[in-house]
Amino acid sequence: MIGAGIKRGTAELAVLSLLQEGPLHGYELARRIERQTNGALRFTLAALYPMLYRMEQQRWIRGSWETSANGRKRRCYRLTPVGKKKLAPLQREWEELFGALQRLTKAAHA
Amino acid sequence: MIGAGIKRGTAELAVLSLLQEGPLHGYELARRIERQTNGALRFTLAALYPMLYRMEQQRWIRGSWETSANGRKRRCYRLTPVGKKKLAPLQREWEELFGALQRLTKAAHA
DNA sequence: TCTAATATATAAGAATCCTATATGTAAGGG
DNA sequence: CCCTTACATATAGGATTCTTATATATTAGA
Repeated sequence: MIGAGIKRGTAELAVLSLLQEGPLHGYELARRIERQTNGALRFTLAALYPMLYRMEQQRWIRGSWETSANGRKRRCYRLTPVGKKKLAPLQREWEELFGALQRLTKAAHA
Repeated sequence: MIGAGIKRGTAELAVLSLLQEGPLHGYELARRIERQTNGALRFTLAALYPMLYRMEQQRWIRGSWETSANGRKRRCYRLTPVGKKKLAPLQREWEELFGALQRLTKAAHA
């Protein structure tokens, strides 16, 4: 599993990316992150819930209480147009970070 | 410039990588990070100095006061064998993170 | 009935970055 | 000679985002 120190900020990218595919609730988001990364990236729900509130306040996502077929209440989140616009620059920023780190670590071999 | 939120933990990787090439002092480390990444990655010295102390306490690096040809005193850091051993797993962890994020963001297009 | 899985929520703490501030030397221009 | 810029280290206080621990409540299955 990837350590807490280096994965900061990845939860935001992960949530926005996953919500692009369709609406999801918090508990399911945590599972999808873990599964789609083969367990490499994992977040506790105590980290996800406060983040979902922040993102909702920023209007990147919109939450609504829904009742599933099982009768369970859960808060379902959808990506807003604002959130959609934030995703591309965020992805670019991460790619830029990867490139920067490669220039730093690969140069050491030369 | 890459935001503070997503670059957490990169300073450690950057310092270890740069010290692989040879001993450097704090001020110079900050400049090298900025130059080798074309300004994409940048750290204030207030972030670097406390980190250098931590890394020295962990015996990853070793600092010694030296006087340059100009007569300026500065603390010169060298990578220890312990630090050398830490670099490879750290690099692997970052590569794992990149892979995990790609699986998350690329899957959304499918 | 007990346990596991589902589902959300909050409090307290750790870690790493930031801005702002402080100190001091050396070099160069006016 | 003074002022500014570059060099060089140091610390205080604050922001953010992750952690563990705890709480609550429903549903399904043994």
